[in-house]
Amino acid sequence: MNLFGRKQKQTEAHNHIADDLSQKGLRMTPQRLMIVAAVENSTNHISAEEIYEQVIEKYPNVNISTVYRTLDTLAEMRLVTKTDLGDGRVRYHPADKGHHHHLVCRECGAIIDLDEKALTGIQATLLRDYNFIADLRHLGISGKCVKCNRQVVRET
Amino acid sequence: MNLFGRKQKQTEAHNHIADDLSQKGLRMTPQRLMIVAAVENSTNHISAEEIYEQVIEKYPNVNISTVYRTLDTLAEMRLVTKTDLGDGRVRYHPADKGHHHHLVCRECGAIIDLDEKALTGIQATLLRDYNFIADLRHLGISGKCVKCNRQVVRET
DNA sequence: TAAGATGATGCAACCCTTTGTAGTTGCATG
DNA sequence: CATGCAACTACAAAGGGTTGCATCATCTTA
Ligand SMILES: [Zn+2]
Ligand SMILES: [Zn+2]
Ligand SMILES: [Zn+2]
Ligand SMILES: [Zn+2]
Repeated sequence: MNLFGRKQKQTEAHNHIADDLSQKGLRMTPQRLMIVAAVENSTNHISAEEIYEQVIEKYPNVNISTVYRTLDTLAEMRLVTKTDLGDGRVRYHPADKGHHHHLVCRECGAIIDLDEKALTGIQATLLRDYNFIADLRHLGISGKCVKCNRQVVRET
Repeated sequence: MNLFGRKQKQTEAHNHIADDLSQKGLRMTPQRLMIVAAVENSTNHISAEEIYEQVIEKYPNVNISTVYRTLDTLAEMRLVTKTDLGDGRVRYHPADKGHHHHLVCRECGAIIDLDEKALTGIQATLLRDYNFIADLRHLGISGKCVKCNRQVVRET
């Protein structure tokens, strides 16, 4: 699976994204091609800075604001998700790759993976009772793991 | 109800917070007194900048980094919550005042209030199945309201 | 192909928040 | 008191991200 959920080669993939962009009156530029590839090829949650590093290897004069703007565009098109995993920078992820969430311990930074099914109930409730289409595709839920919780109890 | 959930006058209230701080080896300074009062007296979700404005009216040389550090301290003590309501700055709120959440439309900025009960189920699930104490006290859940969703459909 | 319109980018400036640090304040102990 | 220690603060600098704007690239239409 790639960024838009069809099985195909990278180049074809990019053509399809180009189509998606074109349908909205947007354009597939070399910068966007590189940025899409960086998110697509990352094994997991990549940051804007990391994407930027990859891009400037080929196009050294690309600006990081272009990276941020492109990522926002991709997020609006629902091709990537933006997630706060508690390390002070936003992480990006292909929207259709490995549906899941994360439980982030504020104390020790531990990250526990959470199946997406855990939130489908609340999503339906919010739609039915509040007429709201909540975006719960890739969340970082912050709190405390039991290990850190026990430590506090022991200290007291 | 005030910042620590007991019915009492402001001055007493501050003494109690002072006690809470003291138990952790921390001190109640004039700066902290002002910051606590600002959060406590705000009718709702106040920003660091707004707190800062109030504080410097009495102590003009207080620095905004002190405001941020104090708010973090209060958040760690679970006396205030930090919430992202999608307007580019964090909002602070007394933790025991009006338990609720917010549904934030990314399109039009509309904010729908959500009863805290809507998330008690998932909180229990996360604790039981994942041994994780999720902090779901005052969330801003982002997504799209039906009005904005209909607009997109109409355009297409 | 020319002209106009719209989208995209680089750059600089800015916004919100965090962090390092040196100096101060307050508490405890002798 | 004097001394020592830990907490606290102001200040400055930096970090992550956004925005305004002039310029550049691409598309449309004639
Ligand atoms: Zn993930
Ligand atoms: Zn932990
Ligand atoms: Zn609220
Ligand atoms: Zn809306």
